[in-house]
Amino acid sequence: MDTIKLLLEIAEHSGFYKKKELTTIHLSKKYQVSQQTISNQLRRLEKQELIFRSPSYSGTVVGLTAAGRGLLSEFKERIEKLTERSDTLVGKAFTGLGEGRFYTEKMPYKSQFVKKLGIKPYPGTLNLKVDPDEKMKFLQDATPIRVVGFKNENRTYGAISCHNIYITDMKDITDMKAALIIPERSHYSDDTVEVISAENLRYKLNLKDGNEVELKWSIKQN
Amino acid sequence: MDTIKLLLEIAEHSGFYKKKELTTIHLSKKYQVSQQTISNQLRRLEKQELIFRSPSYSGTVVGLTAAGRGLLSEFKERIEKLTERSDTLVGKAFTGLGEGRFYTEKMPYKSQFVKKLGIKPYPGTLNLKVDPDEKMKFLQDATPIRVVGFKNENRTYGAISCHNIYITDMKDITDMKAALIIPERSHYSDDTVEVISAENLRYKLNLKDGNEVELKWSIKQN
DNA sequence: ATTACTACGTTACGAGTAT
DNA sequence: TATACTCGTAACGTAGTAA
Repeated sequence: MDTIKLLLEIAEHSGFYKKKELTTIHLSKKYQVSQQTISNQLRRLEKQELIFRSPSYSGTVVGLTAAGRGLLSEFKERIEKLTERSDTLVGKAFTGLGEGRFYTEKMPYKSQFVKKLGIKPYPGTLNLKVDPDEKMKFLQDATPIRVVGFKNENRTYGAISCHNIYITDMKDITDMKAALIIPERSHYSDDTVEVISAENLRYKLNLKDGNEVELKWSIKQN
Repeated sequence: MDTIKLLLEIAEHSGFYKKKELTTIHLSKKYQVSQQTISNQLRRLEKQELIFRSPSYSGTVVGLTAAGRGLLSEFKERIEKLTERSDTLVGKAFTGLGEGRFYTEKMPYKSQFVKKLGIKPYPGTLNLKVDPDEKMKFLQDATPIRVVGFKNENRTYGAISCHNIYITDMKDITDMKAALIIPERSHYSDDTVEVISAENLRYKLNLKDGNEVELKWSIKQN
């Protein structure tokens, strides 16, 4: 049986710092195992000094020990480290295949960029290589601004998820309003993002292929 | 085998959002189990759709699924809820046995209160009943300012753990600098705290027994 | 090198039941 | 009521070894 899961169950019942009476039957129902299993497991956890137990007239009083609290805290911290949201994302400029111009010039897209993002896009997108893990952390919980697709006589054009951001050179000298654009049916992989802005980012930030830039949610956010 | 623990191990190896090659032998050594066990467990986790696997030329590429990430996140949040630190603590005034005057009047204590806490204590302490769990959350990670004990011809006087705080009535009108004092060999239980201040708190906050007050770390902290 | 099969020993589980 | 025995069965872990 899963030590952490059971320990957490007990902590939620008894409180992290408190002790409280419980019955093996009650816990067994919540856990979908037999009463005997809970009884055995409680004694196992006690032996491991993760909890303390003492019999009471109608059950057992149970609470976490410092070691038990420590184990839960350790897990929390390890998971936190994995999932923490980043406020910045570093990307390395590279030259794409030129489809960027496509998004920024097609009228139905362009007008939505203006209306929804407040950006009248300079033709073309800035392509950035990023760490996929960092990209996920950066975008975690962010709600995209959705630019809807359309079709003309020849083909259909997919929707685009967008995010208002700021982009800076690594020296933090120039701070420019921009937007992350993520075509929902992307031709790029997880290690790539595209950025649009009202101005020529390559020129304004003085970028050559391989130079790094930093994306931020705002100049001072959260 | 502990599902959460193994899943976390994999997440730390592969990254929360990434996939990465691993060998069952490598993980078995880290985990102190046999290679076969890891092999079986990986297949179990795959069956439960917590991870995905695909064979590679020198091992297996493994990553978490959305469900796997969700399970870890769920645990993190449940533990967070249990352990989150409180910035405020509500207490209910009650009349103690008068030993408070003892701490605030004994010269060796008094002089340390002035020097270490910046408080020339008004005689007596304000006794507050608090939720033991909330008390723990409030004091969690706080570093006490230690007022050392002493002895005279008759007896020894124990050390006191102190914390600089602010105390307010619940209407948040009056905000007063104060200190929590926790005798290290306390005669009070976990559901009690004592507060000292330069002024008469009962008078300044207009307190009668049973009235509630709020303790805070500072007027605007953390 | 790997992963994963079989075989076997050990541990964990649950029903019945003693306390 | 409760916890915790016994004991039959199921699941798990490991060594050897195949693929």
